[in-house]
Amino acid sequence: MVTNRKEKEQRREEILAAALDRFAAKGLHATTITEIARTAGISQGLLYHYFRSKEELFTALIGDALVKMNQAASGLESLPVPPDEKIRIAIVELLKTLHEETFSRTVMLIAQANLSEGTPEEAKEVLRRESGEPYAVIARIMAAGQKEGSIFDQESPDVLSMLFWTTIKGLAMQRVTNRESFKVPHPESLLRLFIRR
Amino acid sequence: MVTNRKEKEQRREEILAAALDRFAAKGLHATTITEIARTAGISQGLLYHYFRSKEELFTALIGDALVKMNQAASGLESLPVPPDEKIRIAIVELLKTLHEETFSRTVMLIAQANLSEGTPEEAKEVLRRESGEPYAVIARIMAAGQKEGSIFDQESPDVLSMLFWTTIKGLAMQRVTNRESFKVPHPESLLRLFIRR
DNA sequence: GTCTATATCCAGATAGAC
DNA sequence: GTCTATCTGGATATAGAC
Repeated sequence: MVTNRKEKEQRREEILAAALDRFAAKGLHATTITEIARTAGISQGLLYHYFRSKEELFTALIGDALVKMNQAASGLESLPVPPDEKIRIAIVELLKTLHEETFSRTVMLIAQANLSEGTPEEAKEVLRRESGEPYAVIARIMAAGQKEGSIFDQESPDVLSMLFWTTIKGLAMQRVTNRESFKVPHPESLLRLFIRR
Repeated sequence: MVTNRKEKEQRREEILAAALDRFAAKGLHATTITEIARTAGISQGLLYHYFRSKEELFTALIGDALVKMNQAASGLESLPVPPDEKIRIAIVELLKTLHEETFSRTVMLIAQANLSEGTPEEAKEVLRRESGEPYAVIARIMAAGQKEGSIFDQESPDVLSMLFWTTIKGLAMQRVTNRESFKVPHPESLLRLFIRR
């Protein structure tokens, strides 16, 4: 039973975790409220005590995910190291987190949400507002690296940033859909895309 | 009105194209039969004259897509050029087809179907049977290239093949979700991942 | 706060007229 | 072959007991 405020908050988190699990596996529309409730170990009716609708649940998850991504991105940008080293660190860290179930699921969730049609309007709104930053951060780092000569310069910073993120996204999807057989590449292999040699 | 056999076949194709359009944009479950019918310009009831169910439609699309992919893959393998050149050609061609709406949609469709939960069982069956080949083809080419020294050899052929396809998949998704702003990278940029230098 | 039972709605699928 | 009208099932959301 959940009575005080802290426990209520915790139950909310449990529901969110269950929802992330199911949404990442099946997508928004294929996932039923009943299934989320079952995963969270509660009755279907109770879920409505914590969230008004399935869409609100989805939107909350998207919001959380983007906040975390933006924090990570701005943390990266403020590191006191040269641009190419920032990219190296970013790749190392992202490949590490690929092992964590939660991270891969979050990437999937955002990827799905970006298939804008069929995504709740409020979720799209959040995406529009917040999702540009990680791209912009990497693009700025790439630009700085090109200026000082450490980053590959036959491609614009924008395109490099897009390549960076699409590669990570592709790997995360692979990770989610092929849990058993998935092998993480070495950071150095991916770095070859961006570092000038 | 559709009377003879050829016209019937054509109408089937129209419905398949409409379904691919909608499934790629919204996914299997978020897409309604009504919507597909409207996109194809026919009534909802008529669709059942051509396909038994939404799932059959989906499975047919997956089947078509995999057949085409496998044809392309085996065509690539039999080209009379060295391995690194095969990879080059594959990248050039794939980046070209990225411009075609249909190709990107097809990639999306397969990516979605791979989120196995929520995918119809027959579609999963087809995927299991047929989807390994493109990976295997690229892995074999990578292995041959490593043997003769033209391909990057600090990563196994399997991982290189996975990197190859996840990169393409990531770009296709980007293409579908950001039609307006999407810029295709130069083939040489991607080649850097695989070619030994 | 939590559950069970139920109302409501909507999409998939069918039937039948033309 | 094609359409409109209808049946049916399942999922969201609500109501009400505990």
